Amino acid sequence: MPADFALLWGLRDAPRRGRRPTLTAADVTKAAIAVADAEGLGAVSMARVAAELGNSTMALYRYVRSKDELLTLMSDAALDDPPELPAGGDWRAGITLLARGMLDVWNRHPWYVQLPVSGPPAGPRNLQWFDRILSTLTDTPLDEGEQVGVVMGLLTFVHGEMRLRSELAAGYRNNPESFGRAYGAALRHLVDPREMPALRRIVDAGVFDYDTLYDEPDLDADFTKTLDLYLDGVAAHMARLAQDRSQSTGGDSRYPSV
Amino acid sequence: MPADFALLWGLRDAPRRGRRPTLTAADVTKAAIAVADAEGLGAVSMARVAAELGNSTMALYRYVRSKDELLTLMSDAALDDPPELPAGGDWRAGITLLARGMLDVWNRHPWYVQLPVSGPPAGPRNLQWFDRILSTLTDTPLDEGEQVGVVMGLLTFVHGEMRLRSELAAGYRNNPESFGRAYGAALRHLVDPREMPALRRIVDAGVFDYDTLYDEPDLDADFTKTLDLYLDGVAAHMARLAQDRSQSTGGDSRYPSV
DNA sequence: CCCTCTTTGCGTATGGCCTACGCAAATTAG
DNA sequence: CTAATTTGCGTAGGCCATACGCAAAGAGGG
Repeated sequence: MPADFALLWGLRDAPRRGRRPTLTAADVTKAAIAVADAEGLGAVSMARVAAELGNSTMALYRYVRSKDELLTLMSDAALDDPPELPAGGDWRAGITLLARGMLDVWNRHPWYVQLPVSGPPAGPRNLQWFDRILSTLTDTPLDEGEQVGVVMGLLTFVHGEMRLRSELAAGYRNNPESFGRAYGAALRHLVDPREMPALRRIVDAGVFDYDTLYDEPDLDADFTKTLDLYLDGVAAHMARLAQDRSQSTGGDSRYPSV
Repeated sequence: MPADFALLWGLRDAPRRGRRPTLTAADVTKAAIAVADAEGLGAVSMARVAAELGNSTMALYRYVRSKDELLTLMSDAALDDPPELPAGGDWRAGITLLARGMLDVWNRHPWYVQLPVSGPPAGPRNLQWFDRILSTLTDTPLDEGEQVGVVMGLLTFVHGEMRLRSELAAGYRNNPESFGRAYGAALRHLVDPREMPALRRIVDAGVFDYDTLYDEPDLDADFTKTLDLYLDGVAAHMARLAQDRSQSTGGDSRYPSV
């Protein structure tokens, strides 16, 4: 049993003798999440969390072996239950719903995606999400390995999107001008049409001429579009598989290999 | 002109009087990159970089206003020229080539994707890559805004993939057992078929029964597959646009809105 | 040649961070 | 009541970024 599982499933044996603990690992985790929600992951230090709990810094190390372990606990405790899938919905509606659910998690805990991913999912909440997403693909032509592949691709994309947004939001907060009209103006100055003709064409078409390039609704719309492109690809792949099977010319996928 | 541009394009005015500088911002950046390549981004401290250059820590602050600024400089200096596109190739081959080129950058500088993205691309190298990727889409039915959207989607995905891999590699280094057979075994113990049936089915199908789940060639293959799914989606979108245009029933895209 | 002004090099110091260690206080088993 | 065990936590060490101030080095004007 890998260490992560024991930690995240609370399988560490409780002591029977000695002074009673005044806290639990869950208390520490909850306090750390409260700090992260209020002031960002950067504000989560052992000292800050201890102050939140009215304890001394070093007391926390009785419940958590290291700060890394605390972060691991946060990565499971911050998740809510995944949304329920309506009965009879198709796979695509289900995945879209779950992807939006991940965005909701991010909205509540923007620091979530700054946590390093140290391995395959191990905590109960993470596995529950994993299961829920996989369940949308059960009745599709994808085999088990492909289902995992599609889910991993989805997670990579959504994760990447949320991280990018977190970082852009931070960049916007401490330097809004680099998202404003000055951006397009600078490009017009610096981009030589001979060296970067494609970019120059984009600039001249006015794609960057907005008061701000950091606009939440726009980002949401872009997210939906990109997700749809990916899901279109998945749908096309399923269609190929179904066709192969009905023609039954024998086994091999026609999935393009490169 | 936003501050980032002045910094990254070397547009700060050189002093005419006074003691001669013994270094340049480029020297500092290069040394920092050498440290990051050899020992990871975590080893890049002002003191460590200064030692690399045979200078004192505080001397660096004459060339770089803060560590953040140094990281920004690194984010442009670490890039090579993007690969040349063969003449006459189609958009898809071009994008695939460039995506692999990004993976090559990551192989040389795995820390690259740990740098925070503080805003839209500003440095000359970053803009050159941006231009090169955009150039693959010039002769497609996508309008300028859509071209940028597709490129951003691609960058998000590739970035997300590389980050995930960096973190998994780190996790693998300091805890390989959580990627081994113990993982599947733990899931068999902990995953209740009633609560997580889809995941249980995957586990029972043996999807996790390998000596290690962290396998570089496998990850490469998965990357290619997921990229292809996304590009399939883009191709389908282009096909819809082309059809709309040839039928000329008037303007509006049939791109599904949710 | 010298004086002044500018710029660099860098020692010192402050305030953060994680955490190893050791001891006192609390609690339980026998 | 005693011994064993476990918690609470003070102290301290070793990292980190960086503000500040002063000495050294070089350039321009006289």
